[in-house]
Parts: sequence; structure tokens; C-alpha cells
Amino acid sequence: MSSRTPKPSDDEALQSGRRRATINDVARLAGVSKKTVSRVINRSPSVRPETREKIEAVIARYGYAPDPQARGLAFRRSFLIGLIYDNPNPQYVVNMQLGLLDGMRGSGFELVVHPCDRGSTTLVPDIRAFIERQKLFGVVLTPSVSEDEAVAEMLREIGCEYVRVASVAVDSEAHSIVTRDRHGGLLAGRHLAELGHRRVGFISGPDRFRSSHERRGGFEEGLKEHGVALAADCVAEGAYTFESGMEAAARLLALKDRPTAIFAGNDEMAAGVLHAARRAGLSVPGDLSVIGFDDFQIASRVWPPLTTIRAPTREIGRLAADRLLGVTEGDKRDPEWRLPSLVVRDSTAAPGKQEP
Amino acid sequence: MSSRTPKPSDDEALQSGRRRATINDVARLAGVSKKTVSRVINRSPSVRPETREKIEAVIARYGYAPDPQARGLAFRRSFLIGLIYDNPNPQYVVNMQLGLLDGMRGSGFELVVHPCDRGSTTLVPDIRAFIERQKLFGVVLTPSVSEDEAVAEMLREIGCEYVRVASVAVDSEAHSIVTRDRHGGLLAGRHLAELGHRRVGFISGPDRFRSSHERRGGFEEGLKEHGVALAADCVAEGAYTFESGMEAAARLLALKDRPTAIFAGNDEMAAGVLHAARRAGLSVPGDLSVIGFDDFQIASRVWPPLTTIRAPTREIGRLAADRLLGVTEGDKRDPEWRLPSLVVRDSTAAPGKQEP
DNA sequence: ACCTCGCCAGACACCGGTGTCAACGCCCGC
DNA sequence: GCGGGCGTTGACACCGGTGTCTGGCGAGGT
Repeated sequence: MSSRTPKPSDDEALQSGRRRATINDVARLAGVSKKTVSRVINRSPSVRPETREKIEAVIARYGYAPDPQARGLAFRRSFLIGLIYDNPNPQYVVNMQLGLLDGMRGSGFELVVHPCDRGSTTLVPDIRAFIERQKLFGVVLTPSVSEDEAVAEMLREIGCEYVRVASVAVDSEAHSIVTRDRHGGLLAGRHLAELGHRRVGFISGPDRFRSSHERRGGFEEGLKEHGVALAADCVAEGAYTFESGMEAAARLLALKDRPTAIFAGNDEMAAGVLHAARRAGLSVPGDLSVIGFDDFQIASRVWPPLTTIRAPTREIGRLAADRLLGVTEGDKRDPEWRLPSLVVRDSTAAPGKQEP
Repeated sequence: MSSRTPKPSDDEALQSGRRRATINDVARLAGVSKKTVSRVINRSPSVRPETREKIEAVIARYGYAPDPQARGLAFRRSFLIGLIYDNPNPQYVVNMQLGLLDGMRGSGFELVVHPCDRGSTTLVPDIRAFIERQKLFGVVLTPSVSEDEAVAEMLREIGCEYVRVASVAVDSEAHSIVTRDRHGGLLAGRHLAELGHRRVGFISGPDRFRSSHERRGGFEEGLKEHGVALAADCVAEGAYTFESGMEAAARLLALKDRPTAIFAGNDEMAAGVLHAARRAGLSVPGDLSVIGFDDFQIASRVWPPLTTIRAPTREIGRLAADRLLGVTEGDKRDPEWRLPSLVVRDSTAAPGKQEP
């Protein structure tokens, strides 16, 4: 009996569930010191099996769960994980959140969201304040902030756990989750080349996104396998937004020798391409094939439904959470399962072919 | 000097910013007790102005910020706000999150997200565990969980602050934020009736969403102003999903006397209506006018761009956060600013009119 | 001059956990 | 029989704040 005896009404409240059990209650009811209970909670090996069982029985009986705040105070670290992102696409954000939550389920951790502005001059201090204020256990960064070295540097400096999701390894293996966008681009290139397209266009994302370059690189590689080259005048820079896709497509479609197919860096821009094609009086896929990237909901909502590259964002999120929490099981699975894959719908066809 | 003197290295770390200041540091450096510093932090009136200023100077000098964990432990309440939702629409979720964050900025609170399944048999205990585990300061509920009385009952029982976002007042004024979906429906009805439509269709959301009924009620009201009635056979139930919208529209368009316009309960379903119309060989808005609800991104991505009702989700989120944090300023503004509004694009026209 | 009251500030316990270190019992070897 | 080492446990301080209660002090009433 380590702490002072409680008032009788206290135990009553405990029984009825009106009061949550604390470590002191468990210690008292199990006839051990709170430190020993703490050892059981933290899976310390130096507890005799009988003692452990006795304590675990009390824990189960009263549904005791340690208070993360108190634990965090002593550990100097909270049980919160932050998602730091600047990608404005709602579907990306939500899928990532869902994936992270998948991986965090049952761990006792919670997810705190933190959108940010990569262009802000106070980006690094803002993120730092966010982390230090709540003493976050760790953070997950997604493109494009995940590609910011100043941010990563700061995270190392303050000793915060982190995982960077990016299209290529931008950090040590322990700190990166690679989405392999290059492979997605490759599939897009192959698909168009196999359909017989020879003059193809590409609309990239913004330069600061690593994925813009990876998707393009893979695309060129896929084309090349079939002897097709991406002409310089058939490349336009977009901003991963619908409007930018529309504008970039308008430029490409105004070319004297316009491409018969366009690979847009994401679905949003691909939707913009569809609008531009319609304005130009071109039918898709009859006069122009269009392929997107992401396979977000929009891909199947537009007309014609978009052929696109499915990026397993939710699965990537799950993996990121696993990594942060030290679960390594997920990493061992066949890496193929988290590779981008081709989803063929109705926006691509052989060049010159009429719609059915 | 209340606590033991620190090692010289400690103060050095403080100066250089390697160590964050604690309340003990501030107390020592200001020559007062930590309790007095606590009073300043909590804006207790019983502190002499000179003392307060002295302490505030030290706080500013060292950039001291109280530790939410320690504060939370003593307060028996964290500085976290939970967003509990079951709406699967990513854009809704993200807009709501952004609105909440708008309202929480600078408050020292953070946002924890918690998707849930309204249909789960463990819904109430799951939410309860979520709240009690992290001792959430408060939660924001959005449709349709916001309309669940069992959940609200539990929140009252455990004394958790909460705000319910719903289309009508489902709770006391302090606990509800009303989105006035009825008004949006009214605008849709008026718009179609004013264009000259006499036979119109409606695709509702799921029955358990209060908004389904409100949008319909308002729609009928708007039609009625112009002497138009909503025929029973022109109403179909959807599920707020693209597929359900497509199926419901297919049914309505197969009617012998098919409607010349359809109001879909949200944009997702309206996109489904567009697909169904195309399949049926109908042009929009030439043969069929379509109007949606939400004005999410998809509305302007599809073809033709959708006339729709803009729901100010982000603003509503901001209001919810203000309410939870006890800020009342936002409530006083002209309530018009957070009413749904009509956004006219290209999917509605007078009946029988050809596309340009 | 004395008592009371209100204002202000501090001492101390407490919130619910963990780290450190010492004590205990037991088995081993000499 | 005794010292040493190991496995197990507990006492106590501590993490960084807040609640309660008490005491010192000056102003106001009698």
C-alpha cells in the first residue's frame, strides 16, 4: 500500500465506472507499488510472471488505461503523431490520413493534422513550434514539404522522429517511404506507346515537386521501350491544378502538329485536358487520348472516365505509420503491392480511332 | 527562489535555446514563485500590475510557453479538439478541417481527427474511449454522426464540450451550428422553376441524413413559389455517392414522362446524373438540366460544369471552432454570410433549349 | 490603537505517470 | 559460513503545471 488510502466514495466511483482507474488504484488493488505497475505497462522484462499476471488481472478488471498526458509528461514526449502537408488535393490528404489511422489503430496514438505553406518564410519555425508545443512523438511529411531539406534538418536537430513520403529516397531508408512515381510514369508511357501513339504530350506538375520529374522520367522511359521519344515542344508545365492542366493542354493542342495523346501529371490536370479538348472540338479518345495519375475519385467522375495510374496513397500512409511506430512487418511484404498501377478506362485508345 | 538552484549548464542551455524554459525558470528569473507565474499565464486578476509586467518580460525574453501536457494533467483536460465524422466525402472533410484550424489558429489547441462508422455497434463506446483516452477538451461532430442522439447523450454524460454541425438545430443553441440546407434547396427549386421547368426530379441523400430531408423540403418550397409541384414518381433515393446518383438518375430518365430537370442532393450524385444522361443519349442542359449541392471541386471539373448550391463548409468549421473555444464574435456577424448560395454554371437552362 | 478585511503572493500537495537507486531474497562459489 | 551477483521490488524524487490554504501587509472602521 504505497499511497494514502482513498475515501470510500472513491472506490465506489471506480466500481461504477464514474471514475477512471489510475495507476495508484491498480497498485493498491494488486497490492504492489505503482512502479511495478508501470513496469508491467511498459513491458519491462524484470517482473515475475505471477506478479505480472496479478497486475494484468486488475488492469483488465477495471479497464485501466494509462493516461497519455501523465505518461507523456514523464517521458517528455506525447503520444501524438503529426501529419504535415502542403498538398492541396483533398483526396490525397484524406487518403493519407486514413492510411495513417489504419496504421495507428490500437496503438494509443492519435493523429494531429497540420497543413502548411511551403512558400512561407516562417515554414521551419512554424513546424518546429507545432512539434515542440505538443511534444509530438513523430511526424509524417508528404510532398512537397517532405522534400524540403531545411525542414528535415530541423527535425533532426530537435530530435523528432519523422518519416518523409516522397517519390524517391530523399533521406536514409529509415526516414523515407518511396512512392515510386517513376514506375507509374513508365506504365503510362508504355500504355500510350503500345496503343500506337507516336507523338505524345506531357503536362508536368510544378518544378518543386520531385514527382513531376519522376513521372516524366518514367514516362519517357516507357515510351522509349517502344522507340517513341517525347518531343520538347510537347512538354508543358502545369501546377497540378485543374486550371493549369486546361491551360497547358490548350497550348499543346494549338501546336501545328498536335500530339495524339497527353499524359497529365495528375488527375486534376487530366480533367483540365478533357475540358480543353472539348473546347478545341476534339473527341476523347477518338482525336486525343488522355491519361492521368492518382486514380482519385475525379478520374471516374469525368467523361470519358479517365485511364490513369493508381497511386496507393492510403497504403503508403499505413506504411508510414508503421514505420514511425516501429512496426516493421509491413515493410517485409512483397514491395509490388505498393507500386503504382495502370487503370484502363475510356480516355485512351489507338490514335485516329473513332469513339464507338 | 522556490526550487533548487539549477546547474550552471542548465541556464546556458536555456540561453542558447537548446532547452525550453519551464515555469520554474520563469519564476526563478523573475524572482517570484511558480504559482504567481501560473496566475499570469491564466490571466488571474489578482496579480499586481508591476509583478505581472516583470513576469511577462521574462516570458517574452525566453519565449516561454507553458507545456500543454503538464497543464492538461493538472486541469484534467487536454488542449486537443477532436473532429468526429463519418461523411466519406474527402472535400467535405478537408474543408471542415481547414475551417476548424482557421478558428483554432493561435489558440494553442490542436486538431485530432477521428473518422467513425455510424453503423458500428460500438460507435458510442469507441468515441467515448477516444475522448477519454486523450481527455479531449471538446469535439466537433459533423453529419451524420452529429445527428446521433446516443452519441450526444454520452457526451453530456461524460461532460465533454461539443458542437454539432447539422442542417437544423438538433440541440440547444450553444451546441448546434446550423447549415441551413433547407435554404439551399429553396434556391435550387426557385432556379429550376424560374427557368421554366414544370416536371422536375429529385435525388435524395440517404434517409438517415437530416440534410436529405431538408434539401428536399426547401426544394419543394422553392418550386411551390412558382406553382410547381414535385411529383412522387420523380423522387428517387440515393446515397450521396456517384454510383447511387447514376442509378437513381437512370430510373428517373426511364420514366415515360421524364423530368426536364433533376436536383441531385449533392455534387457527387449530380456527376452521376451527368453520366446517366449521357448513357441515355440526353444532352445537358439541352434535354436535361442538372443541379447539384456543395460546390466542391468536382462541380467545375465535370462537363458541363455544374450549376450547384455552394455550402460554406469551411466557414461553418471556423464557426464551430469559435464556438468550442468560447469565441462569440463570429456569431454576431450577419448570418447571411454563411447561408448556402446558388452558383450558376452550364448544366441548367430553360427546358427544351438547345445547347449553344 | 486595535481589529477586520481584502489584496497579493507563496508553500505545499497533487495531477498520473517514469527514472534512479537502494534493498531484499536467493543461489552460487569458495 | 560468508561474500558476491542477479532478479525483483519499492521509496522517493521528478516531469511541469494547478488548487488550496495560509500569511503578510496596508486600508478602513470604531
